[in-house]
Amino acid sequence: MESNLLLSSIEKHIRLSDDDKEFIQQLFKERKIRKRQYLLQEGDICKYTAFVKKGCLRSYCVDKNGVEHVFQFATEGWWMGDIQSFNQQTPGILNIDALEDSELLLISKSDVDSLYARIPAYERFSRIILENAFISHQERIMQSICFSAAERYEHFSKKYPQLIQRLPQTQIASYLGLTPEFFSKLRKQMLK
Amino acid sequence: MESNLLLSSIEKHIRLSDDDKEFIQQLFKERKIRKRQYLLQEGDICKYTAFVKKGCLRSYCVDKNGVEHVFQFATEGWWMGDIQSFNQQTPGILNIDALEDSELLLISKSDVDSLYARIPAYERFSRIILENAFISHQERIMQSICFSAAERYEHFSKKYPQLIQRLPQTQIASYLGLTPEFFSKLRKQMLK
DNA sequence: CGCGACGTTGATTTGCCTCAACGATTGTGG
DNA sequence: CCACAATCGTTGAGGCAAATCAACGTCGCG
Repeated sequence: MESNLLLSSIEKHIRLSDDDKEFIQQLFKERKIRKRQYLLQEGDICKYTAFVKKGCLRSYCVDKNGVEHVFQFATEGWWMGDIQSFNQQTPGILNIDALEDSELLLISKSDVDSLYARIPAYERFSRIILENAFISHQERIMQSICFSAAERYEHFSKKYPQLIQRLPQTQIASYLGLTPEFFSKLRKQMLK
Repeated sequence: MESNLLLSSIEKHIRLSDDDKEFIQQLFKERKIRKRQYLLQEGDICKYTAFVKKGCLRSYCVDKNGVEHVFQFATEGWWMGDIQSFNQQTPGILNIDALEDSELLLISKSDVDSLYARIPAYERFSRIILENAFISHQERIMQSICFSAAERYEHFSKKYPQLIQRLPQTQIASYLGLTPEFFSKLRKQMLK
């Protein structure tokens, strides 16, 4: 039997019967998307939450000068979506696109609701995932408030060494709230 | 019968039987704390999540130069805690103190767990509260990334007009990531 | 091959900070 | 109830981290 990233990552937190697994599998739709392809554009309603099976996504917003600012990355085993737009089913301000050719599993809001109805423990799973996401956002806010650019970069490299390898510098700079130029100078300086 | 802010704010999201209500009530402990008094200090384990019945709390962290940075405010009907420290029961880096004399309802982690066990819908309630908190953090991150100081201030005044009245400027400045001096100059400039 | 994305480097500018000084208000102990 | 300290907000001069603008080299890809 093939390993199943989605189910195993759910089963890290709650127990599933074979029926549950079947039910879950059938609600998620496979979707491949190419590098640079959009999954969601500003102004759209976020119809699906994505689970990344393979590849890498990013979400970002665009400021009034047209500059992109990365909000989040998602590689294998991570979730991606615009939770605000998804929950309220109203137009959002996030863009989501692929940094690599990717394979996703998509689920709609009504299907998430039927998960909650049929598998009550799925509420628990969502809560735990949210708690973790919340904690990492909390950390990010504290850093942008308390830390210098160099400190933020250092922390990022320690926490996500694979991403440092995998992503273009431009994207990391944007995530850290820096221009690519300054980020380049910063790296050079830190090598000493 | 007196109005009960805690129960009514839970019942906005899930249904409670009279038994449930009784059970909930008895798990939360009343606590009054004075202005400037700590509820939590850096390095402590966050033993309680607080629901604010009356008054106003703030959480903040202190950077390596000793400067305080406000992370969150909580007035009547809001929840406050260090979710990371609370969940993992490990020492945290947040401080929490009172900006006004306040009345709180405190609940411990084990009591939250017994809520989940006895009232499964409470998982749902937590999930929803977390989703909302997550969304507002998301918004805050986007702003610190995309917006100038003036724009952030403008947004804050629109979203929390009561807080503008209620809180000292120093605290608002800190929440917005500015020094009190610069914040003062900014306000003067924006009045034109 | 040629174009577009990516990374680097240097010169200049700017948004916000630091430091210092000074009124106004609040609160507190004598 | 006053006196004094502490907190809070304001203003100005000077400084620094990071942005902007511009130019150039490299690589991968259609």
